[in-house]
Amino acid sequence: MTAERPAPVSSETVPAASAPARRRRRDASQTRQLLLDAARRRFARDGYAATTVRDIADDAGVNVALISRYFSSKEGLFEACLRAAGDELRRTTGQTPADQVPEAIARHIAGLGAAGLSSQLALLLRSSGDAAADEIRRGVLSRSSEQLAAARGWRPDEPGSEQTLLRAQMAIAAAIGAAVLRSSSIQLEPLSSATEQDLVGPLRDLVDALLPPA
Amino acid sequence: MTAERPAPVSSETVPAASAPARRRRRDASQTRQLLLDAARRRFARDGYAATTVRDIADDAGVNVALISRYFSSKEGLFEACLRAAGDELRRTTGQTPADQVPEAIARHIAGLGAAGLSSQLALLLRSSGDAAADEIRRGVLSRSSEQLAAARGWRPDEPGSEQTLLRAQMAIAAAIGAAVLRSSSIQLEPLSSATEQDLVGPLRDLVDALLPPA
DNA sequence: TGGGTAAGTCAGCAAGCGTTTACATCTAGC
DNA sequence: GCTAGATGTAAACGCTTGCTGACTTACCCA
Repeated sequence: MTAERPAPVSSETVPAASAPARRRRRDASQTRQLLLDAARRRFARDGYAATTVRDIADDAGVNVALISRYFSSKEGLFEACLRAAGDELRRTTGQTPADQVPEAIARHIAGLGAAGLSSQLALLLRSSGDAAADEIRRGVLSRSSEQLAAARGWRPDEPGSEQTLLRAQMAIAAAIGAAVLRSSSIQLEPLSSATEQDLVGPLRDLVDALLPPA
Repeated sequence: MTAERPAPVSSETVPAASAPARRRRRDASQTRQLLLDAARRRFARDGYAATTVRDIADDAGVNVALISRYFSSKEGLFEACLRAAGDELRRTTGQTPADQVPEAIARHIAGLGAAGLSSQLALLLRSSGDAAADEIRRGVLSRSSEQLAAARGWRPDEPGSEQTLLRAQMAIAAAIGAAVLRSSSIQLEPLSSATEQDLVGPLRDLVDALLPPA
């Protein structure tokens, strides 16, 4: 094996949003991000147990041992993915006006390409069997459902608050279920190839029925 | 060691791991059924890859090698589980009157105990990565959504048939998503501990909104 | 311009996986 | 009661897994 010296610049994907300028050939934070992106896609699509660390490392174009270095373990990488998905979810859905909730959900389900948002949703149904990861996911789901309910006028101390929260969680369940049914391993038609525009109508009816606008 | 004579009861229900059922000491069809039941629970709860054949065999109280004998492989056992779930699903939802669809879904999600129906639903989101299994599941899901749509007046050749089917699949997605969010690895509250009665109201609103009754 | 260290590489281990093989034991039919 | 085949058992096999430790390479700064 001759150690070639051609610029291993490879595909140079993920210009990201932060440092689009020249990329250092050795950049820990970028490597971390490459691993996170690859892992999120794999975990969301294939589940935790079916994904191997070698798969992830190959997708990221990075050595396997770096997963242990940066995330301690496969579990640690999974937890980092959950945290990242939670952050991003909270950021993108945080200030959704009450009347645009169905559109926001439709956008999430339809995703923005293969690397898109829908893999965040699918990730939330994947379990690693680890208690710490389960706790993170439960937190993300709880906050999301509370956020959705709040966007439709819910307040924690109102009477019947529990029922409203239950209804919000049914809506979340629908969104996540749809994301998984659309995913590559199932691809249920016509749901799988439905566009954002196709989804927004049914979703508006669904959300309005579960959480009537004020 | 009991010296009881094995009564010729071939269609004996599964002894719940403790019931001293009167069974033949060696009964292939019963062993098959024990494996199927144990496998369905494991696959539904933990997913395909996270479930080991030794887990299943231990749950069933049966030797590991018998999985290969009766189902060829772990894949074969998984496919048999999917087929069984599909059959049972079609049988129990086949003659649901149009106006009792939400109740039927609520009953499925709430399940009948831990070994209940909801594990069938959760199973439908689990993938083995095998193409044959994916095809079976896609068939079950397609038939289920068509059955649901048909119960609400859908006909395949009508105009707008595709949109109605999409809406039925959104309802299926909600049901399956809720079943998984309730499952032991996630247990999202208050959804997780909601009873059949708690679920039927939201589900009626959801189904009526997606598939308006005629 | 060197040297210290961060970043990345490589080969391999121990454990667990699905599966198979060779064998033991039970059951049914004569 | 005997025997052939059905049923169940035990012990591996070959392979993949997550992870590690010793190593090399690139980068930054004095």
